[in-house]
Parts: sequence; C-alpha cells; structure tokens
Amino acid sequence: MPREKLETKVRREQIIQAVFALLAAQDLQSLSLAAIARRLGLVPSALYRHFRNKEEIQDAVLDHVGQRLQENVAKVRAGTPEALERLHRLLRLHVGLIRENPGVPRIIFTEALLGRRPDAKARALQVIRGYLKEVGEIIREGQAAGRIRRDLDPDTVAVLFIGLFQPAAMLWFLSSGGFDVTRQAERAWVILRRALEKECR
Amino acid sequence: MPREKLETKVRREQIIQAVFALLAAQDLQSLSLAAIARRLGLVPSALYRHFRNKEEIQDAVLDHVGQRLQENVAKVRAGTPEALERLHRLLRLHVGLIRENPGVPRIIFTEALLGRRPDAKARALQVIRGYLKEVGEIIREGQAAGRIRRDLDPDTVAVLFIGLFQPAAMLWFLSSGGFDVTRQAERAWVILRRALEKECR
DNA sequence: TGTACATCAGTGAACGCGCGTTCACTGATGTAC
DNA sequence: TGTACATCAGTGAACGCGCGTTCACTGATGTAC
Repeated sequence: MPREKLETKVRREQIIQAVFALLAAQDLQSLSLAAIARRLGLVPSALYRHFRNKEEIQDAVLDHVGQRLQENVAKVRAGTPEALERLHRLLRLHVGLIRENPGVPRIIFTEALLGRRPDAKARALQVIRGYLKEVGEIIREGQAAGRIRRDLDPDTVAVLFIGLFQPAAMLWFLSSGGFDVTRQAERAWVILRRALEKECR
Repeated sequence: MPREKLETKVRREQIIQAVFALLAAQDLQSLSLAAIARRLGLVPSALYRHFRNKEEIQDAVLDHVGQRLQENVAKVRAGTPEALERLHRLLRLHVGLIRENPGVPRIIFTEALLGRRPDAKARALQVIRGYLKEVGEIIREGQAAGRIRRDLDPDTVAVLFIGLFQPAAMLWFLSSGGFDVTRQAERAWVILRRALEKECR
C-alpha cells in the first residue's frame, strides 16, 4: 500500500527540512536515510526517487543554508543604508535563523565531517567565504561612509562578526536551549560596536 | 605474533593522542576503533585492554581537552597579574593548542555529536563552562583592578572571548590550514581590547 | 465523456560492508620460592 | 641463581547490527485519442 505520492520538487524540500530537524536533535546517529525517511512517513528507498544518493542530499542541505545566509544579507541591504545598523540587523537575522533551525550552526561542520569526498570541506568553506565576503563589503562601505574606523581590517572584523554568535550557538546547542543566544548576541554587539565606531564615547 | 606490549597507562595516553591526530584529519569516518588501533599498530580488540568501550575513550579525550584548557589558565595566572595581559596570553596559548592539535576545536562538538548517551552534551558543556568561568573570573579581577570597564558583563565578554578564535579555527580546519588563525586572533584581540579598556583612546 | 497508455513516486526484500564488541587463546614479563 | 607461576597486553576469529544502496514491482495520476 503506497503512501501519498508527492512530486519531486516538494519531496526534495521536505527532505531538506527533515535533515534540519534531525540535526537539531541531539545525536548525529539520527542523520541516516532511514531517520530522514521515517520523519516523512516514507521508506528509505523512496528517497532515491528524489536524490541520487546521500551525498546529494547533504549538498542540497548545504546549498540551502548558503541561500538563507545570502537572503539575510539582501534583506539587510534593502532595509537600511547604514553599515553599523546593517550589521546589527544581520546579527539578529542570523540568530533568528539559528533559533528557527537549531541544526544550522552544525550543518557546515557536519557536512565536512561526514563527507567522504575531498571536496566536502571545500564546499562548506565556499559557503562561509561567500557570507564573509558580504559582511566584509558592508564594513568597507561603512568605512567609506565614515561610520566605521578606517584603521580596522574589514576581513578581520567579518570573522569576528561570526564570533558574535558562533560560540553562543554552540552553548545553546550543548545546553539544549538553556543558553540565551539572543541576549548574548545583543550584549556582545554593544561591545563590538564600540570598538568599530569612529567616535569614541 | 604479538606486537610490543606496553602498560595500560602508556597505551591510554597513546590512544588519546591517536584520537587527536585522527580528528585533525579530514573525515570523521576515521574515528573508528579500527582506525585508532591501526595508528598504534595494534588490533582493534587490543583497545579493550585499556578502555572498557568506545564511550570511555571519548570521555577520556574530552577530559584531556578540559585539562589542557585549565592548564593554560593556570599558566597565564602565574605569568602576569594584569587582566588584559592575561587574556592576551591565554588567547595565544589557546591558538597554540589548536595549532598543535587541530582536532581540539571539534572534539567538543564531536563528543556531543557521536555520543549516544544523553549526558554526552552535558559533559562537553561542563568542560566549556569550566573554561568560561575562569575567563570570567579574570575579567572580574580586571574590573576590580580598574583595567577593564565596569559596565561590561564579565560572562558576556567571556563568551565573546571564545569568539576570538572559534570561527578562525573553523576556517582553518575547512581550508586545511590555509587560514591564518594566529593573525586573525591577534588582530581580533586588538579590536576587542579597545572595547574592554577603561581609557578611551 | 470514456478508454488505453505512459509516467513516476512509493514499496519492500535483498545485498555487501564496516562497525563495536566478545572471547578463548598466546606468550612475554615480573615475582615468589 | 634457577624454576614455577601469576599477571596481563596483545591476537584473531566470530558475532549481530544498522547502514547505504539496488531492483523488480505496484498502482495512482495525467495525457492522448
């Protein structure tokens, strides 16, 4: 008795979301095709109708994350012209993304960890570099506009920006939601902002 | 034909080091008892002479990391009385630790990811919290001594301190050593230091 | 509007593989006499 | 100093298990006539 039939486009999206949900759970054991299929009420072999193999699923998940990150950058760019305000909003969007999908912070690591192919790490790196590039660009614009100190290296600040939430996300995950990422990010932002601003107050 | 026989104390240390080395490699596949044994020129079942099971090995590795972190704190405390200088030196020691054992940044994650027991995350969290507590203490002392701004929350700064190297370590790992962690950490420190200092310059 | 057919998402049995773990055995080393 | 014995690190065959993947089959849905 076959279960509900849905077209590949829908199923692909469902499968990606299932991976997100499973990665939010505590153990990586659950990231098996069997677990993904179970979550969708399917049989493991059904996944092969939508993806060629497990690697292709992982790639799709990583691409999805990269896309979400770029969307956040676009939103922030459209929302305000001021660099510091853009960074603040981007930070909030990022924290929101993590809170919605607790799996996100680990996907990049997981991809690299589980990948059998040598290019697994390279693919993850590309996603992060793409994000860093955008953040660096915002910072450069802020420097040009005179809002951010010109003696700071934009790329260094971009990586430090990641540091505003990455450790917090890790603590949040390890404490199973017992750590307040939002509060940490907001407070850390106030501290970093002071170091970036041109005027000294 | 049995291979060289070494006492348990030595083998336990060797096994822990083997895990470090394997985690430095690219894929997590290699973190199997077979891989650990192969690295030591032993047969997988030989490991059971020194550890009860795989979980016990993981626990030992995590404990080892926690110990190294506490050692670094002790060194820094003994080396200088000034809080900002202590943090700077601690950052350098931490980066050195990561560079020596590229596996370190991922061990805490891996422990949590691979652990089947519910307390796997709790154990990792405990190690990090222990470290954060020490860093927070140094910051508090710096505030009391008037070297660090008193309006900053020490715990927030402690987590932010982790952010000085964690993203850098991730980039270093993903780029297979192509990212300069040391430079990023030093530059990021200069930025954070300015935000922590009492005097505004 | 009804019939014939192509399409394709889902099934479930089967596979080969590597994993963690066990267990009876080996044989070198240190100790007691 | 020599012999008998206990200790214990290492061996290798065997196990059960869950994994990713394949494949012939099913049967609902959309399309062509």
